[in-house]
Amino acid sequence: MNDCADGKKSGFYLTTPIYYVNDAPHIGHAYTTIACDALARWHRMRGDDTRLLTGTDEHGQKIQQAAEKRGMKPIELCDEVVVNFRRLWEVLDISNDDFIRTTDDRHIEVTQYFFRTLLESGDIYKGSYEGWYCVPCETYVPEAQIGDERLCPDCKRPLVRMSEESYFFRLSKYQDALIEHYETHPDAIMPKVRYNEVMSFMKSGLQDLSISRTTLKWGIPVPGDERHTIYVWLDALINYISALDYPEPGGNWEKRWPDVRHIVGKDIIRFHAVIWPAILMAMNLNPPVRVFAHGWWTVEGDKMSKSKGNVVNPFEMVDVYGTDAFRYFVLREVPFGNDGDFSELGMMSRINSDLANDIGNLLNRTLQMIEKYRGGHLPPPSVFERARDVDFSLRDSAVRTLRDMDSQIDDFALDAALKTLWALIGAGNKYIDETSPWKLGRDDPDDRLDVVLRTLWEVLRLSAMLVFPFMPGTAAKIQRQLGLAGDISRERHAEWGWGNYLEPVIVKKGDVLFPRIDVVKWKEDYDARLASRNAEANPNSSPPVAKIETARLPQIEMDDFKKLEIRVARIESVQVVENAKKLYKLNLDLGFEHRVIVSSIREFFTPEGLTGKKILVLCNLKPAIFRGIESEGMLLAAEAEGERGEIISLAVVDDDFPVGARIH
RNA sequence: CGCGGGGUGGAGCAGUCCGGUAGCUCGUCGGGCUCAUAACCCGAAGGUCACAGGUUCGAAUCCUGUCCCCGCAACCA
Repeated sequence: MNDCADGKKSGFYLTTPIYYVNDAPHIGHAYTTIACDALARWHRMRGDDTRLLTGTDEHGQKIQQAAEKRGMKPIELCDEVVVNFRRLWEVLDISNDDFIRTTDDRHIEVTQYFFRTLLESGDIYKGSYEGWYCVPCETYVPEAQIGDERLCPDCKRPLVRMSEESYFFRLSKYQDALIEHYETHPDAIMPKVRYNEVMSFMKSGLQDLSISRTTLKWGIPVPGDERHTIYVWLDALINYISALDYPEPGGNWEKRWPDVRHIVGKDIIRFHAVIWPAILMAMNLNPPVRVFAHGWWTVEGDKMSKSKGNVVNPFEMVDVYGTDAFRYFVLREVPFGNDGDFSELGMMSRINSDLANDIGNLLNRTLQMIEKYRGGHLPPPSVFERARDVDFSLRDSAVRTLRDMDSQIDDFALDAALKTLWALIGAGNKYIDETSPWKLGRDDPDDRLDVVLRTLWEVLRLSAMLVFPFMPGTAAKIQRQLGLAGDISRERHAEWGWGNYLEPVIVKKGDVLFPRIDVVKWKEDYDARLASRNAEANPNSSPPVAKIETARLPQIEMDDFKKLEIRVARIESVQVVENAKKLYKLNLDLGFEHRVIVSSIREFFTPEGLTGKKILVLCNLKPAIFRGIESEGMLLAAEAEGERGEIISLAVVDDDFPVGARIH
C-alpha cells in the first residue's frame, strides 16, 4: 500500500456512490455522504493526503422518459436537477474534493476507453441476449422470477420479451480470482455479513454480464458500434476512476487508485464487490481496498417509501434542527453498517442530552468560570507543574480518546468513535464536580483553580478537534470561543499535545452551542409540520387518510358488463392456506352449488369475521390454482391506500338477501 | 422444511464468534452541587437474557427442538 514511513497514507481515496438524478435527495443520500465526509475529514486531520469524491449518475431510460415528458432534452433535465444535490452537499457541509457527473466529457472518454480496452483484450465480446425486460427498471428479469402475468417483480408493470445483440463482459472468467482475492483480503468487504453474502453469491457461480443495450439512447455509445449504448451500471461504476484522469500517465489515479475505498448502500454491494473488481482486474487495476455497505433507515418505525409519503427530506431536517445536529444524529444513532430508525423524537432527545447537556454545557460552564474567576484570561500551561492525580487522569483519558477514536475510524465505526469522544466529555463534566472550581473561586489555599481551568480548556481544545469531522461548524465555534484563532480544518492530530499551546489566550464565550429544545413546543411544531406535510401530499382530501386509485379505464359496452356473472354468495367457512401469508380458502354457498375460492385477504380479516357474510363473487372467472388449491372465482372488494398500507372493504349485501342472486 | 435478521430491566440497544460477577443510553426515584443550557455529579429500584431440553464445575453465550416478531422471496382472484 501507499503508507509512508510515518504511518500516514499518501493517497487515501474515498467515494460515495453517485446518485441517480431522477430521485429527489432524501435521508439515504444524505447519510452516505455525511458518513464519507466525516471519514474524509478525519483522515485529513490525521495527516493523510485525502480525496473525497461524490457525483451524480445521469444516464438511463428513466431520465430520458422524464425529460421527454417535460419536453426537454435529457441533459437539460440533468443540469436542472443536479443542482438539488449540489445544494444539499453545501447545506450539509460536505467537503468533497470533486463532483463528477456521468455526463462529463472526462467520464465519457474514460468509459469508452474501458470498453475499447476490454474489447481488444477479449474480456468483452459480442453475443445476443434474450429475455423478459422491464422498461422502467431497465433490467432483464430472470425466468425464475416471472409469474404467469409477466409482471416486473419490482414495479409490477408488464414485462416485454426482448432479444437483442449485446456486448458481454466475461465476468465468469474472474470468479476464482475474485474469491481468492477476498479470501486473502477479508477486510475488503465490510461489514462481515456483507462479506459472507457476497462470497456465497460468488460461489454459486457467476455469469457473463450483458453490458450494452440497443434500446437505450440516453447513455454512452459503444465506441465503434453506435447502435449500442453502454449499460448504465458499467457506466456508473467507472466514475470512481474517470474522476482521477485515468489513464493519463502521471494522473491522479496513479497515486489514488491503490488506496481507494467505496462506501455504498447495502443494496448495491454486489455491483461494487463483484462486478466492479472483476472489471478492474480485467483492466490490470487493483480492486478496491475496501467496499463498505451501510444499512437502511426506516422512518418512525416504518419502511420509507414515496407512496407512504414518509420520505425524510434532509433540507427540512437541517432547517429545523441544524446541519450539525442532523449530522451527529445519523452518525451516532446507529452502528455504521446496521439498519436504523430515523425518528424526530430520537433526534430531539439526542440534541438535548448529548449536544446541549453534555458538550454544549461543558463548554459553557468552563468558559463561564474562566471569565468569572480569571477575567477571561486562560492560565498558561506552566500551571501544570502543580497538577495532581485527578488532573493527570483526565489528561490521560484525553490522550487515550484520540488514539481509540483513530482505530475506530480505521474500522469505519463512526458511532463507536463518537461514543468514545462522549466518554471524554462526560469525564470533563465529572471532573468539574470532583474539583469544584466554584469553591476554589472563593477560597483556593492550594492554588488549584488555574490547573483546573487549564485542564478543562485542554479537554475542550482536543474535543473541538475530534468533533470536527462530525460537526465541522460546531467545532469551529468551540475553537473560537476557546479563544483560538485560525482555521480548525488545518489542525493536525500530530500537532496536538496536552499543554503544548503556549500563546496567551483570552476566551470569548459566545452563544450556547445547542440550546435545549423545549419538549412541549417541539411536539407542537412537529405535529404542525406533519399536518402540513400531509396537506401537501393530499391537497384535496380533507381527512388526509386514504388515497384511491384515480386512473380511468376505457369505456365499455353493456355487453361487456353482461359477460360478468356476479352473484351473492354466503361464506360458509374459512381456512388458512398453509405456506402462504396472505391467503384464505373460502368455502362459498351459492344456493344452487358450493364453491371454493382463494383470496388474499388474510391480513384484513379474521376467519370469524368473514364466516356467515354475504358477499359478491365473480363466478365465471377462469379458475386458477394457488398454492395447490383451485380458486373458482373472485370476491369483490373496494380497495384503497390507507395511512399504513392497503385497506379493503368487502362488497356485501343484506343478511336476509337470498344467496345465488345475480348482480345486474 | 425458501433466504436472512432479531427476541436481554419501562423504551432503545451492547454483550453471543473465543462460556466464568448481566452492561450502556434514555426514562423513573432518592441524594449531592450551584460554575452551567431546570443543565452537571453520585446512588437506587427494575432483568427466570422468548421457551424447553442437552453439554459443562459453570450457559445470555455452545448443541437440539419449539414459539413469536421483522425484512426479502413467494403469494397477491
